[in-house]
Amino acid sequence: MADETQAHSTAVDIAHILNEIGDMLEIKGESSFKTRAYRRAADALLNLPADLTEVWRAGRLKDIPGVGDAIAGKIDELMRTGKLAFHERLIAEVPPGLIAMTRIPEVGPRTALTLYQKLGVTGLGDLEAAAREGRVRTVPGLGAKMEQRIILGIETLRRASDRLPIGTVLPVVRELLAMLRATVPDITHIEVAGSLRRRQPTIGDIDILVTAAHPLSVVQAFAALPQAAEIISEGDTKGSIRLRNGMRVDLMVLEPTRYGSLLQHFTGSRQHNIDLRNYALHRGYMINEYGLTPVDREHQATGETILCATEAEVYGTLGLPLIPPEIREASGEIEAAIAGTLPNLVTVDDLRGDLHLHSDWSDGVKTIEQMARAAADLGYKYANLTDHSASLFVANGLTIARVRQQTEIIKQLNAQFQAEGLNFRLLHGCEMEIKLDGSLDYPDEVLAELDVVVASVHVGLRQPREQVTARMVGAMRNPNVDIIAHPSGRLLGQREPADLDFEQVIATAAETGTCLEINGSPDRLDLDPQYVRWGVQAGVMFTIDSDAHHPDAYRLDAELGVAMARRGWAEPRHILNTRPLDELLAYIDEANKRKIKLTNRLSSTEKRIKRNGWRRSGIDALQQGGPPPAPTPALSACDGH
DNA sequence: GCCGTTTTCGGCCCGACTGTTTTCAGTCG
Repeated sequence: MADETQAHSTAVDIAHILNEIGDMLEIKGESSFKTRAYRRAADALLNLPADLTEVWRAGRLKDIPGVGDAIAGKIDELMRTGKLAFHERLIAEVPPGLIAMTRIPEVGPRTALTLYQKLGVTGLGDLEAAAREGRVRTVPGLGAKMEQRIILGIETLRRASDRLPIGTVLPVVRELLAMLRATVPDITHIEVAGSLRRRQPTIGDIDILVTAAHPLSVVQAFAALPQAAEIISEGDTKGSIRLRNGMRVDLMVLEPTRYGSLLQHFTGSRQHNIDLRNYALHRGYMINEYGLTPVDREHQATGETILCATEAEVYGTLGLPLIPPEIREASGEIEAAIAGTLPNLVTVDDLRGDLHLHSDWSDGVKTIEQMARAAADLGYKYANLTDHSASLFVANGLTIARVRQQTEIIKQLNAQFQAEGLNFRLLHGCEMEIKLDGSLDYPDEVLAELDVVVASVHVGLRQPREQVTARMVGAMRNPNVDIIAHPSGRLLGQREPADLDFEQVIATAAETGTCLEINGSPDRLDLDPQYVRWGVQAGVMFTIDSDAHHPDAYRLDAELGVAMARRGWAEPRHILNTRPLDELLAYIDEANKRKIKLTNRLSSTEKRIKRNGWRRSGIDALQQGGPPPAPTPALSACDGH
């Protein structure tokens, strides 16, 4: 008999299905409001600031904005059975290849349906053949030009890389901005907008906004950039190019007096803008990219358009504080702005140190001293050396003897720093491998000698959910483990995250005080912001670390790590390494004591089980030895919000 | 399909661009 509370789908799976339903209904010609409702619900699931399984179990699906009776019923069916009859019926009606066809630029749902009905094409391959044979132009409403665009579009689709990690895109864009600024002296503002400004982990295309006295010269300089592999369009105030890596860059040049409205408009997200405009209408304003216009109930203009030179003026005119770009995802930020409860998001300047970095003792490329001095040069007050542990042979993991050698070197270095009057301390930690069976590389007495122990999983990432989760939770309960590094193990665009039960990981972090790392390494960005937000609400303490293997990585990694934390609504109080060193060490000490207490409680439960002749393995006993404790606020720092 | 400081029914964000047209539907951001 199946457990009725067992979830058979994740929020991501369900969002995908709801989006597909939206696509298929649109192709079928359903009302755009209905299709939008499905997509809106999908967005809401992806940005849900809580665990969907918990919301579902609590019977509160309809509390999710955009989820009403019908969609709640469908989510419930997916959670219970992993399938949805409505979805399967739609697939039978609308060939899935039609959805792929709508990915071609200029081909939307209506065109896809027309092509299916008139030519019988059911996918990209069919369509390309039809276009090359000149059959597309025979369809009423489509012409030779459209036929050509379809051929080009399919070619582009094949060539274009998928979304790229933000860490790859950001340096490229900064170079573009610098070149434009250098080439066109009269540029007054230049900034990226879109998903890049919101700091999404991966980026699809790039929007650049410029104000300048002579827009044409900016567009011309833009089209002439050496990075442009193709010029898509070039107008008086707008231009689009494609870079060699396939990425599209759109440029818009505007008057300085309207800069705030344009920046707001092109930063999005789409759903945030929709919600903001809705709110604006209730306040008697119509918003577009040019400004705010007072309107009556029928949306007829009743006054002059208000020009906004800054985004703060856009939000301010509506009586709202400025909402930081990173949280403009239609996940409660407008409500929080209205209520005056927007978070005071963490910034790069709040970081006082870095708790995860490598030297040439394992797989880094610089000496311990070089890594330490570079951290001090950035203004950090402390850094934690975390070379890999013994079992990670590929990274030249340290034997216990080498760990002890490091201890001596670090002692000498700190003495030297003190003698120089440098206000900086190098901590001695390690990146402890959580092995396949959940055990750790070094015995407890060695771990106890280290200042801050970071534990992580590099092997067995493909283990079944229960197994990989149990390894991680087991490590978190070890009093000597202080931080779980890059928890999911994902590599953006290269490796899928481990199938962790984050509900359990986050609850354990909140219960034990073990920190979860927000790893700013560009190919990781792990923890993903959605889990940061859950953690923030559950009272988890986080760290933001670089995982630097070279001093050059510190700055960008810290920036990206902070960006992910901000997307997760994290404030300085949620981030351990915003604290002075003595407070940081005190927190770790307190968490360790708490874990010893917890362990004692659990082992007494285990004894009771033994007494009753009912034996279980260690990890099982930890997980099942008693009712799961309610998540408690993590120590002194997290008062919840 | 969702939702309520305008509503339990009748609304639902806004504008630019473009190709194929004689006034606009479809697509995109």
